[in-house]
Amino acid sequence: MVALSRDEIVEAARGLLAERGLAGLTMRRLAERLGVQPGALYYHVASKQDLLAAVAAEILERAQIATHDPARAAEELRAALLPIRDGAEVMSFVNAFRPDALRPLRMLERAFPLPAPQARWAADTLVHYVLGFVAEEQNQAELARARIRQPAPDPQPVEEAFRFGVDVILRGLPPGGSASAPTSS
Amino acid sequence: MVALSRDEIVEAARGLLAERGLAGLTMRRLAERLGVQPGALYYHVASKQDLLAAVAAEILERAQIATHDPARAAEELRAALLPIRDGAEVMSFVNAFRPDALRPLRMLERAFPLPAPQARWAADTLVHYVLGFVAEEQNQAELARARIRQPAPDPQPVEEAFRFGVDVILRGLPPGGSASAPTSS
DNA sequence: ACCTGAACACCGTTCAAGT
DNA sequence: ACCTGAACACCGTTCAAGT
Repeated sequence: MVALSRDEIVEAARGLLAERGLAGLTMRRLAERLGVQPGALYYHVASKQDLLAAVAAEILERAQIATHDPARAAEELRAALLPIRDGAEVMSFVNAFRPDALRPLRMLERAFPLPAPQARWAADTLVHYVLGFVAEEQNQAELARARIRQPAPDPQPVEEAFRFGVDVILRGLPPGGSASAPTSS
Repeated sequence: MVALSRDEIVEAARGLLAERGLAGLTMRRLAERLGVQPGALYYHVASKQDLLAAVAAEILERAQIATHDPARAAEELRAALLPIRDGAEVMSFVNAFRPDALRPLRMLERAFPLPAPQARWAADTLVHYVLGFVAEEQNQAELARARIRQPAPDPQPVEEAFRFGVDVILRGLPPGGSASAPTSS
């Protein structure tokens, strides 16, 4: 009967999010899973938003995202988000709500050899792209789960589409008349 | 005492969203504003998600987004979303949830002179970027409103940052050692 | 210091029943 | 056909009171 800790709450929240998604992560269910009353959580976290920021930070810390290679960083960020239901949506929210909680994402701007503001804009563009892409992927997965839409048939073009966007951001659009996309790494 | 119509509900919902944001747009408040009981709405719309899709579609229809010029389309999409609180978030959700409701967005792929799948990926990349960028802008505005953060001081760099990302997607990153970003239109 | 019990002020959605 | 009344099954958050 050891006391509840903030870390324990964040860890349980991450698990609940991974299993049941954002709609399934309620303070009441979380309390139930931890064997306490809902109100007890508020002794350790200020609010649900505060909790979500901590969960997002933990997901990123575990991901160990490359800081020197933007293309690799994009792949790693996507890979870290995919196994967490609604992971991209949570990350987007926290990225806007408390960007300093997401230091690994801010570090990405060092990967761009550009003068001060541009490096940041470039990093933001890449991050927006990855979060937007994965959010759409995961939303479609949620809809497939709810049987509103069929699951995407073939995972291979999804990977290709993702890399295409990353390449476009890092190297520009392929020339108009050309028949092939740029290939990555 | 004319009967309620679906269009009237969608219009009122758009107004409520613009004024009070996503958290302020509840079925109960919407019913109150229309002078009916909450249950009455469900005779005209299937669910809140269904309603949001209709609202997003209307926002896009009014926007009259250019289909031939991607850079202009990006500006117009942003301009259409900014006056609606949480507009980008709603659009993102609907874009994943019911993309066919957002035909003007799908049309954008015609603006890219690329072979079939690439044109679509390019359009998706641009749309993801715009929605991600504006979502962050609007989330920060929401936080400023709630006095959690100060409002962004200077709107001019925001415009510049937005165009920088659009240019990156349309023309590629500026060369590494260079001191200036590409300039648009 | 840490948690319970109980409440407050809400939600989206359904559905018999009325007109 | 269209809407009301009333309920169902939830939410996040607060806070006095207990230990």
